[in-house]
Amino acid sequence: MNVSAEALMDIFKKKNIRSSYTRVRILEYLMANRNHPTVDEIYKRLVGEIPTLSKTTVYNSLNAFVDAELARVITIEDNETRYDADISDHGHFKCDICGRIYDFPVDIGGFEPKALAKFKISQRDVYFKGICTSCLNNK
Amino acid sequence: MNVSAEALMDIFKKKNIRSSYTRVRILEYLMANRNHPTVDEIYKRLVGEIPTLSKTTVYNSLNAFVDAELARVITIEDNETRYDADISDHGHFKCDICGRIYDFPVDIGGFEPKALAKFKISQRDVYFKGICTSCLNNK
DNA sequence: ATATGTGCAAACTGTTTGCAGCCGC
DNA sequence: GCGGCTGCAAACAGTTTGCACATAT
Repeated sequence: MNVSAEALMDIFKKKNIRSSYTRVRILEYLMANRNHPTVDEIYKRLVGEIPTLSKTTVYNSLNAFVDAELARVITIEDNETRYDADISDHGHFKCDICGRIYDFPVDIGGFEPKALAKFKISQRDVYFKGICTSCLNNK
Repeated sequence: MNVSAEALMDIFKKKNIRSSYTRVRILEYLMANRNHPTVDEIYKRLVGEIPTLSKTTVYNSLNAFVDAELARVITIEDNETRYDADISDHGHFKCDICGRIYDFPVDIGGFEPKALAKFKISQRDVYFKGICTSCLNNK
């Protein structure tokens, strides 16, 4: 997926968050790389093109994106926070061997348990772990 | 739920992990308090009765329990790891207001997506967030 | 007797905060 | 011009590591 800088600036305007060169680049990266990167991965990758970039800014920007619902946080691993520009309902599978995270469709609305009938649910996450096909075949 | 120290030592033997007074007390606490405590909560609570207790030991013990499948890690929040002595399949709901974590039954096996048909799935977590009934009524 | 748990201090990692300067509107 | 973003350094929190000693089998 490729989105122009203008389109991204439009998105920012629509979500009422201020635009900037850095934010455009970070959101662009997040939308182009659907591999659920960590802050560190985003930083390391972009600092080559934006030498003055700081990790603080990456944190700030991502938090702004999450607040504006342009991205969501993935806490499938307890020691690293990952980000996903796809905010539609879907599950995440992490392979214990290669570490890759796969998206998978899941009918999350379908299994609303009776126990939560009177709860206000605002976020639903489904995390699976195990070994992916590619790693299963490569041994 | 109340489990005797002897029963806990039996559990350790069965799982091939060494028993000790500290471990018995930690697992006992985890089984009696199904509120998914953090390491800090366990430590603060037990150090009163076991003055020499260190956080390192709480970490060590919990990791041993997780390896032995006596407990599972809950990563519903990105900044704190919680532990649950109930390793059967069930979902977790965290209230954004009171912070409480509720268990709820969910037929996790029931929504195995085709996309993961050839994956080896070893762990399934379902995390919901929102506002619980009690907080909805108290405003 | 030997392997393993315990607990102290220090190191480490990911994240947040305070603040001066710059940039977008 | 003003509010908000940027980025440096420092602070911070949760967790891990190294090691000497104690304890379980």
